[in-house]
Amino acid sequence: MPELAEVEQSRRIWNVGLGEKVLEVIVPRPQDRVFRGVAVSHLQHGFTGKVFLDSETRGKQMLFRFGRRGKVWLGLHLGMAGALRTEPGLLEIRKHDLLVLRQARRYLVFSDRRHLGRVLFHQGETPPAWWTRLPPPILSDAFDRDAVAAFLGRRKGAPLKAVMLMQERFPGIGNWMADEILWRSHLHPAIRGRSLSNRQITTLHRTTRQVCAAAIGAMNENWEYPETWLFAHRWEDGGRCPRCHSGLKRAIIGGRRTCWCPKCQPVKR
DNA sequence: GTGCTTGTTGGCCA
DNA sequence: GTGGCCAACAAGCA
Repeated sequence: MPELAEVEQSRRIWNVGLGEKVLEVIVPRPQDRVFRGVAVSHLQHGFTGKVFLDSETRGKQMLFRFGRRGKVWLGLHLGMAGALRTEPGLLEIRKHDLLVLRQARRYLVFSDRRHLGRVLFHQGETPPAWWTRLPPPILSDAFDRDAVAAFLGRRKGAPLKAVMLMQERFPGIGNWMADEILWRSHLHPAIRGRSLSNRQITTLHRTTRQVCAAAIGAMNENWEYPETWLFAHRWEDGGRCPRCHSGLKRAIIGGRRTCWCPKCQPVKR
């Protein structure tokens, strides 16, 4: 589930614990692959006794800052099925709970049903390199039309669907957002980057920003989107295009399940 | 049992 | 070296 908007929503779930100290770090499965490359003992020592200061997201990455003067950093990636939650009172550890920060009045829990997520840790005055080296966010000035055009030029042989999923240029875009953007841009997901006109590149750039900007506010409490979005119809059998009511098509494109409207997104335009 | 899955990575090949 | 493709990772679900 976690793409840009869901990651942002997830990050905020832990906000209830802001300004409060971590009393204990619980790692039920220290050998789990989400900790690959991280010494779990450092994690435990690092956060115990530190105050939860703030957090932010970039694309699908989350960064949480702890310590009086911001010295300890926790990075989380939700992978395919990661989730954050808080639990008041006594915590009953569930099967896929991987990292638990205990505070006086609640537990902050990271769980991951499929264990494809990632936990990162850093101690130091400044944010870690794995954070500062992330590509420029889609809603930043650095994500301009020229950057998109250059990237499409380089990835000229790959289907648009695959290009949209490349985090190095489209950080935060996942499977459903890629389909949503291509649908709104009237671009078939299997088109190769090389065959886009200048006007189509402009449209793709603009639409990418629009969908990212709208996604966070448009999501309801069940993590769903309005009926006018392709999102609301893409998984249902017999789903229809919310714009022209044609039957939607689904196939594997760029190695991923893809949904598009054959009428709004013809192969040739 | 089979065949999927909202993500990422590394190996293979052209 | 670069880019495209795909299996693997792990677990749940239909």
